[in-house]
Amino acid sequence: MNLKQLAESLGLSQTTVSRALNGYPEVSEATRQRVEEAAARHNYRPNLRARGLATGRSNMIGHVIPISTTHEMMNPVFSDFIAGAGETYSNSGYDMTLSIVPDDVEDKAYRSLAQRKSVDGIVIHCPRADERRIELLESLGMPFVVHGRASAEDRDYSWVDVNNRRAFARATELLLDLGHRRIALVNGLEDMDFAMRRRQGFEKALADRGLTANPAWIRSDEMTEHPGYASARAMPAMTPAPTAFLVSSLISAIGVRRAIEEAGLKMGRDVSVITHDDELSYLGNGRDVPIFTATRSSVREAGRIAAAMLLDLIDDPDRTPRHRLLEAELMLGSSTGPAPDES
Amino acid sequence: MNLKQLAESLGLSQTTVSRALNGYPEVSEATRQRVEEAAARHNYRPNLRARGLATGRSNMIGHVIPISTTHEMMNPVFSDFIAGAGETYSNSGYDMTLSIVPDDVEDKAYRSLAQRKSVDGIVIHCPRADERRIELLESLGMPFVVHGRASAEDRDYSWVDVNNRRAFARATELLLDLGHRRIALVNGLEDMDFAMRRRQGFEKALADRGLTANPAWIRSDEMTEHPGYASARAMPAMTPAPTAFLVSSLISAIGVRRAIEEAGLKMGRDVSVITHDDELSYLGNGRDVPIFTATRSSVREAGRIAAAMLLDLIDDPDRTPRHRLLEAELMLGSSTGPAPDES
DNA sequence: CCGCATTTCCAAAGCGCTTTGACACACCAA
DNA sequence: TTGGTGTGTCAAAGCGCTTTGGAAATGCGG
Repeated sequence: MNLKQLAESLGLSQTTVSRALNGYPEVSEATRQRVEEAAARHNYRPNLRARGLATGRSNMIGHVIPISTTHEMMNPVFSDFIAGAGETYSNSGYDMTLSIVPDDVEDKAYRSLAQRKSVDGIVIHCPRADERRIELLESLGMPFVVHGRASAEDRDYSWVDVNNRRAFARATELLLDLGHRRIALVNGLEDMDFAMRRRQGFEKALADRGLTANPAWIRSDEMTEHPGYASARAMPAMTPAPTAFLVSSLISAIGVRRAIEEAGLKMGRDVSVITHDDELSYLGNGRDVPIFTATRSSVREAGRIAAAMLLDLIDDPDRTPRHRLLEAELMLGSSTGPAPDES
Repeated sequence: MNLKQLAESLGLSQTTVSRALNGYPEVSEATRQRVEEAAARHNYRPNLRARGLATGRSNMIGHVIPISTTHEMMNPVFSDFIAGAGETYSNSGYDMTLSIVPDDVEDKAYRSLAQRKSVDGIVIHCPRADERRIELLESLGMPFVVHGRASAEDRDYSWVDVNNRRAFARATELLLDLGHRRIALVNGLEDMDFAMRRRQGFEKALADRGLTANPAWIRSDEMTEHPGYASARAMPAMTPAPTAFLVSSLISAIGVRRAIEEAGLKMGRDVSVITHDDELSYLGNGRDVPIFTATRSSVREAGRIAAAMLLDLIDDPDRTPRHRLLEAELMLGSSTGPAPDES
């Protein structure tokens, strides 16, 4: 059943039916009722492509998920982010299209999305320290929001981000307050902007107490279980060995814990661990008492916020950039304790 | 730049340009060259909506991800599945649209996808034991592939699935061969079809040796860390206590391991664990030697296969259903060993 | 009953593409 | 010359919707 048939069956013109359904005022309440009732009865739904062609808008938002060509890694954070974003979209009548692309041909994906007019806006995931996509989308005139920030970018753009620097600084301070002086950082890959910021927060907090980070205790790798394990396993053997670990993701932290336990040590007593926790829905950090002391920030909520921001931006003819900095909570769990005696 | 302008700039008709670009034979090689060169120069890309309207096809595949209304759980498997599927789509010029919907209004999402003609095909995720979506899509005339199977469904439909029954039967047999007689099952929610099948495999293997499962040792819950932990923590206290665990996901298994270690036991020596491993890209099961002995099957590969199957189905006017049963490998890791002496 | 504003509806023109049916032209056999 | 066969191109008709620019119908004060 299409609009034409529906109109005919009602003895009305397509115009009137279209207006009735879209809530325009030029149609009497009586006919609107009649039309709506008939539409429901015939289960009529407008063809989205036709509407899109006529209006010039697609009611679609594009998400481009880069897949690392070297590691074929799918960002685990992403599924919760889009769960949040998807929620917002469907509440506003938008749909989401996903492009999974190897990160060496990402540009093409954005270009194509913009030039074929398939989406009204785009969310940029995982900005890197040297980010080129912002400039690209700007030049294509496509509204966009970045999940995260790009330090190397000078122009103003819309973003939603966690205060990674502050979060990691606070976590570091907590460890220092507990007496730890030898703190290891198990970071994500530092070409990612957020990883850079986390390291900066870490180093800043140390510097504020007149300490400097020991390069041997800093690792930067994919944020998965194994690298976490491998980083932590290497360190107890060092002299001096770190007494605490600051870890970039819950998944890595699980690897760190495995290494600690394999070494016959007890987490929270012999070695302290603080991790960042994105509150992924499938990977809770314990139930009542957190397993890991953690800097916590819901990535799903970030998805909701980013989506709302983007829709806002699309409606705004001026496209004034918006920003939203989320603060991570510092949750005390059972993975931290006072630094062991040196004696 | 649209087709009309491109045609004008070349002094050709839209017809000819369109044909040249779409590889129709009715256009001379000379003009084709000329057109292609001009298209590249002007960076022309056809408007997808217009093309879709004209052809009646969208070149889009829909994925509907149900979110449990009670748990707000995002299926962790899903991100790797669509990474695989997305790969296949982009190789074939298709795009993917994602609908994240609460599972109590899923129907509406499918209806809307079909009636608004926004997609050419749909992938059904997480079939439940009592699955109604298959009938729905069939009635809507929408090509679809199911990732998994629905036991309660009589009609023939296309699916890609892992042989869950066989996988769990084999895992159970391995434990039996190692001398274990008291085996616990930490299963997913059993309204999911795959969880039911896993349990059946488990019970069948026991029955084949004249054993029956102890209901107290069977748990069925969300496949996340905490339920795994909680299930395993309760059991060592039982008399008799299970000596081995069969676990439905790597994430749950991590919880199981935590409980085992907290109890001061050693996995692989005091307690054996076998888990299913979907080979999620962000959660490897160790590197050289697997941490957990596991039934392994790549969900990403399943995504690739399902996508290819669906595209095939869309092209096939008869729509003869296809099936693909993947066998899981049984990988020996360090989480299994002979049953401890009873003496 | 007229004139004018308001309400209610409609015909038709697009949106940017594909595809049908026809036409012009060249070439060759009869 | 005629007719037949390809070959290369085009004009125009859609696809299903929105939206513009009226036009008809209605209401109302004078």
